[in-house]
Amino acid sequence: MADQSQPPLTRIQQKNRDLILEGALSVFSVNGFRGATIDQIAEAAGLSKPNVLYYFASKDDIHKTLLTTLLDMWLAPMVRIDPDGDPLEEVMTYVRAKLEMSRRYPRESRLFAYEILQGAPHLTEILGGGLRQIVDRAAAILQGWMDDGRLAPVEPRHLIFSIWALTQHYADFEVQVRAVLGPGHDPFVEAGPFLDNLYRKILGV
Amino acid sequence: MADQSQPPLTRIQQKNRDLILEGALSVFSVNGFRGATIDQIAEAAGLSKPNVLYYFASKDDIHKTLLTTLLDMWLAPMVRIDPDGDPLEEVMTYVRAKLEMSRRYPRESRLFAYEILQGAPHLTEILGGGLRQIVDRAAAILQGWMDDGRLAPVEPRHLIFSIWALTQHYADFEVQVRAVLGPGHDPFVEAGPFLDNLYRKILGV
DNA sequence: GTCTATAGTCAGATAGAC
DNA sequence: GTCTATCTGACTATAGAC
Repeated sequence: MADQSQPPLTRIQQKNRDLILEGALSVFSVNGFRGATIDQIAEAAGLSKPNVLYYFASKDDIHKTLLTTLLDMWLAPMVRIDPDGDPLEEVMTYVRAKLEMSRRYPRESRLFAYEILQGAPHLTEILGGGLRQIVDRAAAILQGWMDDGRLAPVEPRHLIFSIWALTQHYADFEVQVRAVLGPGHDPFVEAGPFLDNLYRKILGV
Repeated sequence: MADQSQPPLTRIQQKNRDLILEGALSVFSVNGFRGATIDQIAEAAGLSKPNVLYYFASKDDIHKTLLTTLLDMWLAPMVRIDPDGDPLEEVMTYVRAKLEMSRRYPRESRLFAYEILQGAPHLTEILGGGLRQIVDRAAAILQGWMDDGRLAPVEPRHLIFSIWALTQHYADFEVQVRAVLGPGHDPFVEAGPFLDNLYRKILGV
């Protein structure tokens, strides 16, 4: 998963790669992989098209690099669930972290949504491998808490799906949410207490 | 919203249009609008590419027709919420209907997901118009029940978002759900009692 | 390392025979 | 109504000058 002993990058190389990935994130997250063009990415990065392809072998290469780079950050909050912490507080902390990520990083959320919708062509091995292990660990912790009577019993994996679905919905379906709520509403601010109440009621003993 | 007094279609016209829309649904729901090609649609429909374009003016036309045709069906369960019914049962019926739609019509779910992700270029007026009215009506009914103490008080629109998010997640992110659960699980079967329990706990008085 | 120019490919849409 | 053939534009990727 880590660097395969790449030659070290010069400062300018690092900076341009970062510019390209940043621009590509904006473009891919709006139109998806097929909807994005290298021209748009180059424009967003402030570089010429051939120069983009000097740093990355292909459009596919950019996309794959983005996905794998961002996956760790995306899963970090779940890894931080502490088996020795207070059960309800650990879950609430995870929910809040996930909602905050949807608020701050909607582009990343949409990037992953596009990838999963398409059948996760670039992430298949990770879905059944690393991701599954991380979820298994979290599910085991939750199950232990439920067995000890410290959380109300629910299917732990579906509980996790519910957290993903409810928090990412505000990023992925933001247009719809805003259209329904109308002006003068901040979906993310309103979602905070709503989700807080929801998970306290489901998991409280 | 209804037919604009089109000339009547012959039986063969109707059949071919249906074939095209059925094939296009399969293609668009996998790859999104930009990822789909007319060739793929023609192949799925069992027709030649020019013949597809004989029945529809453009790829965009097919897509727009699909979306508007399916929107009514998609929103039907919410329209059926009955203000004179039993509050909790009305909500549970809606949740079950929505989950059943995700199970039976995952392609439709993904088609809408792609459209919203892209910023709903074909649905903007509907999102702020018809959809909003339907949601407003449902939210008013829910709010009334909460005011009468027949449902636990929660923000009604976010309650509706939660139902959309939780049920559609099983269709839109099906690959991920299956990868995490592993073989031998039926996500939709397991989701039924999970969501049942969840909404009873949130809304029970 | 970065650019201009362009090769090669693919997809949307049309023309015209049958 | 349906087909083959084709036009046109857009896009990825490369070649080669600087």
